[in-house]
Amino acid sequence: MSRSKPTIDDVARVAGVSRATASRVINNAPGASGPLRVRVHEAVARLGYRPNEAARALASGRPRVVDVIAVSCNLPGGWLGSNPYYGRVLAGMMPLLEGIGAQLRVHALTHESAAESLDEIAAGVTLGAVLSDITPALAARFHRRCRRVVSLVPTAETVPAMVADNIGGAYAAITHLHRLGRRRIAAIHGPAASTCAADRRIGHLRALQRLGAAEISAEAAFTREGGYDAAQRLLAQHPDLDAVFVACDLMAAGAVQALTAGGRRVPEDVSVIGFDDSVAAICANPPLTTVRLPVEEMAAAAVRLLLFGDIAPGHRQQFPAELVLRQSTARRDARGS
Amino acid sequence: MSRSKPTIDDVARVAGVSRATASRVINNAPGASGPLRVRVHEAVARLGYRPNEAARALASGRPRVVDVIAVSCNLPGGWLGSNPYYGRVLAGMMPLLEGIGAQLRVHALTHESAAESLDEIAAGVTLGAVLSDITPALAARFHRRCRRVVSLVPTAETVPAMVADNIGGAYAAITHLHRLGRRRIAAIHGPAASTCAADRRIGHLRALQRLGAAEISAEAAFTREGGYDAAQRLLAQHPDLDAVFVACDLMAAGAVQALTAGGRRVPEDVSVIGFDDSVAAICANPPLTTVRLPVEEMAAAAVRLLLFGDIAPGHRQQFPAELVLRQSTARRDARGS
DNA sequence: GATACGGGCGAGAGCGCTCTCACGGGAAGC
DNA sequence: GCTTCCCGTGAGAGCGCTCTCGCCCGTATC
Repeated sequence: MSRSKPTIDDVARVAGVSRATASRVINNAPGASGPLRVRVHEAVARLGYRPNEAARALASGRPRVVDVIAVSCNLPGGWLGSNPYYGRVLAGMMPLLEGIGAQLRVHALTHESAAESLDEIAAGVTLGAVLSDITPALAARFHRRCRRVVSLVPTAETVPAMVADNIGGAYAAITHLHRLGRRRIAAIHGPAASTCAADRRIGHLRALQRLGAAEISAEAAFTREGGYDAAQRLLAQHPDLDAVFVACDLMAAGAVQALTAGGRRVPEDVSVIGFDDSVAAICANPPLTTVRLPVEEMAAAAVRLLLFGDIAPGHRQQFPAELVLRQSTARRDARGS
Repeated sequence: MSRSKPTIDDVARVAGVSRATASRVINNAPGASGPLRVRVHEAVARLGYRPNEAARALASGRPRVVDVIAVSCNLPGGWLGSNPYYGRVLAGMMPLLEGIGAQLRVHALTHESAAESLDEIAAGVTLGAVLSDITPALAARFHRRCRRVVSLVPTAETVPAMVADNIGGAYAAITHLHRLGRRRIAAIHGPAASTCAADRRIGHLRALQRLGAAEISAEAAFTREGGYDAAQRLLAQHPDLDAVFVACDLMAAGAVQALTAGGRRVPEDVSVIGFDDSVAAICANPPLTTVRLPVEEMAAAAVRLLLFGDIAPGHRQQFPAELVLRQSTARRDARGS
């Protein structure tokens, strides 16, 4: 009647088998069978035994932890608190991990400490890491030290990645605005250092080229304030703009506020399309039409690859972007009064 | 020139000391001194040695992981992805943990699996757990199995907690609306099962009583849709309402949309105050006046208690709520046009 | 009936680290 | 000069688990 937690030896003793057999049963490994399995399971239940993860990790060399790493590109204030995108990443991974009893470790790094912390994580025991917002150089460095890694953003070529079709999403957004009859389409892009932002810009430019339209754009940080200020600037320079494509919902929400403050009605006077389909999109008023990336699925796919897959350098899997229509691009004739 | 990771034995050999001394130096423990410290540090640097966390945890029985647990009360879709509040919790904890090399494990549980998963976590090795959205019964159960736990919501009395002044915050919000001249103040509350929601309602009722005003309120889930629908209902029943206090920004954003759709101008016709000061508050249009809880500080305090403190059952620390003024309650006379 | 084979099971050796304890030598006390 | 003490150091015993290896016994093969 010891007070301390039962160990596998206790289980083995109670079940009347060897520790090895107990281990086999507990891990569902072959080589133990029939009545013994039952006895071990009974003992586990009776003692309330729970395997010690640290011991498992140490003995097997195979940990059950997945790391999620984000290096704030332009949000020194800490990305987690300010961008709802990351919540979707975690939410997407959770069910899979829960399912196999693996755990999720979160790392939010700033640029200053990133390199060192990344080395630390790479050197540690991990099932693998999912990189979220990170520069190609850092991603490549991490990949060199730890092969079990998947990026959720387009990054250095060698690093395996689940990439969303940012280019196609932006292209579809611009095309949609054009189809609505908009001819003075402005864009607010994210910081050029972000690979996502860069891809969204490419899609934007391609669409413009195809449509034979001129570029009107501004660059801003991925924050509401960034979007607000950029929209104000655009409005000052191009008072006749009738649509804004914004590379992130958070910025788009700010842009809508700036447009409203500038006396424009959304969507009657100006159509707005955001990007990400985050909580910011549904909280904006009016709710934002946005480009939805299957973030949860991408995160889940990353975990699946990490856990069960064969991670080849340069592995890439693309996910489609989808335009989610909400009021910020509602047709003028579809609005009452 | 082994290919595998250096161990502490390698460090000891290179430094010409015993493993024990190497361990002492690496852990900054007393009992090793002078030149030996230098030699060990040199060896560590030369080999690129990183301690194996699993082995450390096993040998010392003292893990370096803090668990964050949230049980979605009314958001079966997974809270993480949909409520920006949690991002702030994680962001608040991160710097402290990074500082001492501890890690953050995230658990998002659903009600069905909560009990079992909680037992699992309680039985595992952890520096302690921070409970976020959880019912008192589950919190108490967890606390019984694992003393190192701090809740971020008011919960069972025995469970140590960092609690925000939800009552005072709601009271201040209602009082502020009244001071603005609003006399038909409605409220949208969260689900009664949530202790936070309950406290906010208490503050609301207290203020009403003090002001001699009648209660107009509705209950909804902590989602945008919940807020939207509740606002619509309130508007139908009380077309003359001139203010709405909403127990969560996400709901408040929905409420603003419903008010706008119902032909009301915010803040000219109806003042709106949200709760939490989350990203939803700044993304709403107009941006929401809201009750800010020092979530980051609370989370940090919880971690500090877990790491360094003396956790007595029933320990409680209260944090003030602060009204953040934004446009959704701007004075009518302060608006142009 | 003797030999070969195979699958179930147990013994035991680590995984990399922490921590206790015993030892040795130098400083302090008489 | 001897004892006492203490501090710095090293040896070694685990922490709880996984996994390899070899034993044993039951079945198949001739």
